Amino acid sequence: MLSTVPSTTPLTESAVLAAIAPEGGRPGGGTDASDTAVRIMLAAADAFAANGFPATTTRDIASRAGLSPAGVYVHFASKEILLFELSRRGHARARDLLVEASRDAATATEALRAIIGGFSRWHAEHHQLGRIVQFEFRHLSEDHQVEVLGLRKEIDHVVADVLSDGVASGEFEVDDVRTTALALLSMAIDVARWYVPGARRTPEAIEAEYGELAVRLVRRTG
Amino acid sequence: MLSTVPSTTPLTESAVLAAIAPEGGRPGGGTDASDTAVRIMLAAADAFAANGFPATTTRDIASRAGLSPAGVYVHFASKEILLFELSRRGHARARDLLVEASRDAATATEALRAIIGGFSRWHAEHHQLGRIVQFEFRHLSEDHQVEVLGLRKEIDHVVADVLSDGVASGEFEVDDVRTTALALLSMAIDVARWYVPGARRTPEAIEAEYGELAVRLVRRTG
DNA sequence: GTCTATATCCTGATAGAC
DNA sequence: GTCTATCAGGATATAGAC
Repeated sequence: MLSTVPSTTPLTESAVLAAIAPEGGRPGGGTDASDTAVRIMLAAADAFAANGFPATTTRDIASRAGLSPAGVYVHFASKEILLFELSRRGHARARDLLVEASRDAATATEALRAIIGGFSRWHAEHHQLGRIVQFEFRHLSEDHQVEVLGLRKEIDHVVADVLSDGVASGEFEVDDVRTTALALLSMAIDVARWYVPGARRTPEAIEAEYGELAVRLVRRTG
Repeated sequence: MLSTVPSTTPLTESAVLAAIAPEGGRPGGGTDASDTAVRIMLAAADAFAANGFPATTTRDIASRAGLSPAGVYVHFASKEILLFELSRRGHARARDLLVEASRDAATATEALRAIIGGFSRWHAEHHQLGRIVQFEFRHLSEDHQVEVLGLRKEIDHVVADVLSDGVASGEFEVDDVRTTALALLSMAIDVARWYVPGARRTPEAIEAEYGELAVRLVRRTG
């Protein structure tokens, strides 16, 4: 809810793990990572989510990972690289979920419900990682911003394509596909800003409600 | 657009000034501020928007305001107080705009178009201040978070009341008023995250498009 | 590959002259 | 009310032993 203080509860490891874990050679996936590197990434995600990137110290990351400060630098050359790895993996994982959900749907209506509902749920379940990838973007280096932007554009296109399909099939009525896609993504992304675990809305309820709102927004006038 | 690098262009002073300037005794408004205090607030807004609160140094704020670091502390006891003043004034101003727009409308449909369009436009025109109030919230002290939350709740209520009015009058069809209000606010708030001045969408176009999307989301099925 | 120790620099905030 | 000078602590990252 807009009027809720974001939680600073530590991540359960599994919550972020599902979104950054080694990706097993999937196309477009990233490189593998050692157990210690993964542990450091989870610790960094925890710290970045709780305090934001600039306010997070390498000592904090190291101690959460059970290492000395110097131990982190064996696996990651800088704090910024850690942010980049989390951003890249998080974006790639979210994109993969959207692409799969869109491909599995029989109609544009079902596809839209699935991708917006799913994307909203992802930003609830992975709200810590969601905040990092959406709100710490500016702290990436220029090169890394460009790379992450490529992934964001892919996400934009999945949504825009579903809207175009629905317009073509006569299921949807949309004034401007790109503006509508942007607004739908905003709805889902903003979940990461206001979501608190254990509050009134569960991720499953958010998925159902936001999927339905998306369909309402584009349905034809009778 | 989701896929756009946020600008780091310095604020024109007037852009933020309209949203934080001394409020002339309006009910609910804040206390007055000296010229120098306003200049420091504008400098801080510029710096916070460009780099985020924790990454902004008091030296940066001071030099943007044409002062020595020590000169800032005559007017503000801490960096956090500066963030709070910007947050409080920004929230209060946005709330006032919503309340006025809602009061001036003849029907719930017109009210919804006006408040969501206006709120979206506000987050474009004042996107720097918008980013500060929406995304630096966690860096406020606990007491100050509580105070800002009060203003946020007022904003929530303006939207929820308009939706309830429209349901009562038969103009709207809404499954869950609070969820729909939240989603509409998310659409508008997220504008501050992706908006870049000079891009394809103007604040005026955003106002028209998002106002229309809001009405589409709640209109009755024929 | 992890540690202890540290280099080098920067931080928010304050003291006290004017 | 603004300045210069500075305190006391913390930042990222590295050097070198093991």
